[in-house]
Amino acid sequence: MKDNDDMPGHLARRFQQIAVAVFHAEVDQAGYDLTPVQYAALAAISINPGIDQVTLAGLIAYDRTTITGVVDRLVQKGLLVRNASTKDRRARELQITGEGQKTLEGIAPAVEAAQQLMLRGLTAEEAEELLRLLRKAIAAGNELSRAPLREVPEAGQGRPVK
Amino acid sequence: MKDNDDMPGHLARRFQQIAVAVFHAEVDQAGYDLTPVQYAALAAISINPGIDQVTLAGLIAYDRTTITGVVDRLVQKGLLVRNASTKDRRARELQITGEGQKTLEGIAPAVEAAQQLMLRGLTAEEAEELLRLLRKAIAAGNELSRAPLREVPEAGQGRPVK
DNA sequence: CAATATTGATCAGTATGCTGATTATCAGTA
DNA sequence: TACTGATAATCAGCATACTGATCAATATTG
Repeated sequence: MKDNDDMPGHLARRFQQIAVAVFHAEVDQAGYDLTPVQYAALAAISINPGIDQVTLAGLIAYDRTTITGVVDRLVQKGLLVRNASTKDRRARELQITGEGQKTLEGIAPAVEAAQQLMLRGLTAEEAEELLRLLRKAIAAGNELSRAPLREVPEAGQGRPVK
Repeated sequence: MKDNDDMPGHLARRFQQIAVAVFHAEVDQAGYDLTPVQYAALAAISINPGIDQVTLAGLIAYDRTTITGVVDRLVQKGLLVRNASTKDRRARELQITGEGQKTLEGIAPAVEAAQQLMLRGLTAEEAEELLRLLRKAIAAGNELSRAPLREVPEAGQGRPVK
């Protein structure tokens, strides 16, 4: 009977569990009320203003149905606006608000601290290696989940390599 | 502005996402209907018959409130029985059924295949190193989540090392 | 152009995972 | 023994995540 500690799936769940807990602890303490997922969405929209929800989902590897609720809550909090697109009436264009931008900036130190804290058991070299191995494993498994990472389809570019 | 690929929290979420997808794919294909969490609970109960829910939670690092629903569903499927303890009327003793044991054995190859598959982008050495680093990071962060790993408090033993 | 296929968003339903509260029971102590 | 604190389980409520379906709008093709 295999030990849980030899099961990558089990270790993945636990590491993520700790990562989320650390994120919440740091962010709450800094006086903000944002989840890791909400933060990632907000940051992505800030960098890609006017993005639609499907593209946003691909950019941060969310399921498309999860996005609806996440965006709902960010709009509710006044950090985003969601407007129907003029080019494609099916799509909604997402824009960050001033409040959203201010939140994103104010929360940055807490987010940074959380990223450090979840690696606190590792040396700098080990942390670097862990990230490298995670990136490599994720790249190989990207297409296996319903929410793979996708490039932003820039209008003025050729198709993405993959 | 930091890239998502440099954020351990983001990588943790994606790796876990892929791990769960791979688990479901393999298990479904083998003709079973068990989630990763249900599998872990079932396996832990098989090894520790008569365990109560709090101890089970500590053993596999679940939140205690999550256990209730997970056990509910396993009982519903006929893989577990949950009886009031005679020694402590607050506690419920969990036992695996014959059906549960059969499921656990039948599902083993699929679970094994899933664990391999989620590491398919890595060499054997890299996979080993990834697991080592995850274990180390998790050990350091164990107490930071609401659902830390706990030793089984064996009646006839001294206190666990940690 | 009309029929077909695809796509963006949403919804219903299920299963984690958490916070915080409640209830029943147990353990220790004044 | 009565009181106090701790503990096992559950519940309500919220936020991911996913499956599969639906609806409106766009794209493709015969």
